[in-house]
Amino acid sequence: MNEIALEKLRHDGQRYTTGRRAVLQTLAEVASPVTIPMILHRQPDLAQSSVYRNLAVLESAGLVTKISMGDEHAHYELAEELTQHHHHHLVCTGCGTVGDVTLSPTVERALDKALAQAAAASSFQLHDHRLDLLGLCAACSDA
Amino acid sequence: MNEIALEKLRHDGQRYTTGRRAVLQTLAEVASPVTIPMILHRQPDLAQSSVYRNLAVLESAGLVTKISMGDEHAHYELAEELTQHHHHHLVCTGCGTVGDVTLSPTVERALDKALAQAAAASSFQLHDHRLDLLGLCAACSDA
DNA sequence: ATCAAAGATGAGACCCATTCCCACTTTGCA
DNA sequence: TGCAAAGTGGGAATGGGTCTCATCTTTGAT
Repeated sequence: MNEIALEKLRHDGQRYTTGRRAVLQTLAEVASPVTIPMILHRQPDLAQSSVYRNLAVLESAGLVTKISMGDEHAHYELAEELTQHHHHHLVCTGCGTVGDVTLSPTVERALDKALAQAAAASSFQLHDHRLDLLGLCAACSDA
Repeated sequence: MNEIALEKLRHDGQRYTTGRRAVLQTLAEVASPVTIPMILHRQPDLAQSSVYRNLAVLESAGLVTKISMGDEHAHYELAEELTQHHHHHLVCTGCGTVGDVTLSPTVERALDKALAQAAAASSFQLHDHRLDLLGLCAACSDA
């Protein structure tokens, strides 16, 4: 992971500093999308402003993905290029937690193709897509 | 539209007031997702706080859908129940505008099925999904 | 139709996630 | 090792969105 991170940051003219390493490390450990308060909770020695700044840098270097859901805090996770694992999100409308899900490669391929066609039909230059499943997580639907 | 709106609001114990009617009217006229500043621009006699409040009411009555994209203003549009038109969103990362796209019914069905399975596998109670295409709109990709 | 209670409105104060500022520290190249 | 460029931290500032509260509307019972 560190090699890829170094390379991508370099490519963006950025350094791979201790703080950035710590943030990536935390995201790797937690392995599901987390908010900045959660990161700060796990790494109390990091400054809030630096975490915000570094997540923005890491995001624009393509190392981190930001998941913003309107209200409350945005969630962050390692970009797929680091995890090698294409997935989508389970967003619990009850407690706000975000989890990952995977669809079958067949469905993914069909979806990609359909999206490419739809974008072309609207003269839209497609870069990426976002698919979220909204509902209640196991804990919230029990309650 | 007004009959459905009245019914849904009643069902929620809410009234169908002039302000709420004006907001729905604007959303119907514009026909693509708009921000609150845009609504206020078109209807300068509405109070900002009332528009925010009423959009929240209309959303929880299932008449309006909120599209939040992290930064900047959230976008709002008529819910699919009013438009009878299932669709997804083209989000321009350049200028922030949001448009609608439709996928073929075949793809939609396959997707629904796949999502239902994936949710079940995670013990997630699926209520809805959100599919956004990210990229550049025609205007931004020319520039 | 009338009135009182419940609900809606509007203007501005307020909140809070995120960004900005800037003095200070760290890094990387010569 | 030295210095310019980049990063850091803490707190102030920003700004979308929410809350408050006094005032207006609507509703339903008489």
